Amino acid sequence: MTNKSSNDMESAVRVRHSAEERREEAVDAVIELSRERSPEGITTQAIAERIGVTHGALFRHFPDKASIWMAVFDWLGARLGRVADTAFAAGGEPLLILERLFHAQIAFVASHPGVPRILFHELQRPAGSTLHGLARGIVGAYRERVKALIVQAKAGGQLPPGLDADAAAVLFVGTVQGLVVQSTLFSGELDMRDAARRVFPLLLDGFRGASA
Amino acid sequence: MTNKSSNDMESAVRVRHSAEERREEAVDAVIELSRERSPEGITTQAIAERIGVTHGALFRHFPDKASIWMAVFDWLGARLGRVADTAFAAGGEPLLILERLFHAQIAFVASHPGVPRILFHELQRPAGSTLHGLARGIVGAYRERVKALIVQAKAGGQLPPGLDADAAAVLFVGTVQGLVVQSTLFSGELDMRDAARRVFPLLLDGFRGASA
DNA sequence: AATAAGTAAGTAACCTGTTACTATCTTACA
DNA sequence: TGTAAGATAGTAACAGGTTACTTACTTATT
Repeated sequence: MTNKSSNDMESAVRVRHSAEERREEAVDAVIELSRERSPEGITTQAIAERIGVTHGALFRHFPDKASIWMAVFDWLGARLGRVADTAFAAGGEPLLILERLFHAQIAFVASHPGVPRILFHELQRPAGSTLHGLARGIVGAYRERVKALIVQAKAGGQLPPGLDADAAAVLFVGTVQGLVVQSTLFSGELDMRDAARRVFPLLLDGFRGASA
Repeated sequence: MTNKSSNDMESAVRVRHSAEERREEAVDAVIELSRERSPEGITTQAIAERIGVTHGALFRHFPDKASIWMAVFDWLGARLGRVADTAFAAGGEPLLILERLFHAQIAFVASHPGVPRILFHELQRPAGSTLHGLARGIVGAYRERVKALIVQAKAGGQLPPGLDADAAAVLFVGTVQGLVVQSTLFSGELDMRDAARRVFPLLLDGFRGASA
């Protein structure tokens, strides 16, 4: 947001930032650019422009483009982890935490529209690749935490003992992802939070079981 | 799989196919290639190679690359529509149709792993683009059909009258998409059908409502 | 003075689309 | 039926553009 005017006045004020700073700026730039264009289409040129630097300079801070993406994924994993941590930290009954987690996750991707696009993009990489593994790790860890909550709720009697905890965790995570897909398709950010509020009770009822 | 040796023996047997045939072959090639690599990364060169033709020949049958993708989406919309049609045609109670639709959809994408990748890829295109609109239309139409079934089930007394039909439709469609995302991430095709079987009952219980 | 950050101008690879030419099929007609 | 003509499918090579990455040189900071 601070650049864009770097073409006026040439390099009148050649701002110098530390390597560390530039690396963070680059990650932010990628997240922002993902909001507008397809992640695969983000060029090193565009990243450099956005942070107000020639694109040669970018390669002083990253050995290659792949490692820029690695940095983006590190950021992403850390942020998503923190979102979950906060939801857990507030405490309360397992089902309450689950609900908080659900909405927190939705709110996070709603306020960072680039994030789901990056994850979807990752789904297209060959299954073996490093970044695919990273994405897998992030979602997998999330699913495990959800499953733990469900098991806990079963133990506490808030969910029926016959509930398939694995299936429930898959459904929970899948619901978040499904909402993201639909909101991306129908591109209404506010819509997503609203849809989440209406969908969650149904999800919970499914866990509680009607016919069991 | 049948190409790759086209450099031995030169053009020993120059096979000629009709334009119509080549166009279909190209679409098939794109679907197949999407299984392995990112759809955005599929080059006209690769498509041509796969159908055993120089890439100049490809442009005899399509004016440009975009229209290849248009053809792919036509194919996709038609096939997905047919899957839904069959599920409806078999008849029965609304909830039964819903279940059949769910599993049919899952089975289809499980047997065409390239399809979800193409749709995910589409999610990354700028929201206004033609192809984004096509994807939107496909998913939107599907959701409407699901909603109609739910309304019908409410009328027939198989679902509670207080059920939020819109939210339920979103959840239903979202569940399919969530399963696809997870199976792509954890790349087990068989896994997806199994997960679908375990998840569906939970979904249905959610519709029936536990607390209402 | 030394080091870290930045620039400008490459380069090699690759990608879409074009063009000038060639081979094959179809069909009209002698 | 045989063949010339026209249409159709295919090829090879290239043009123009973009992309990731490099290199030789410049400027700021400590």
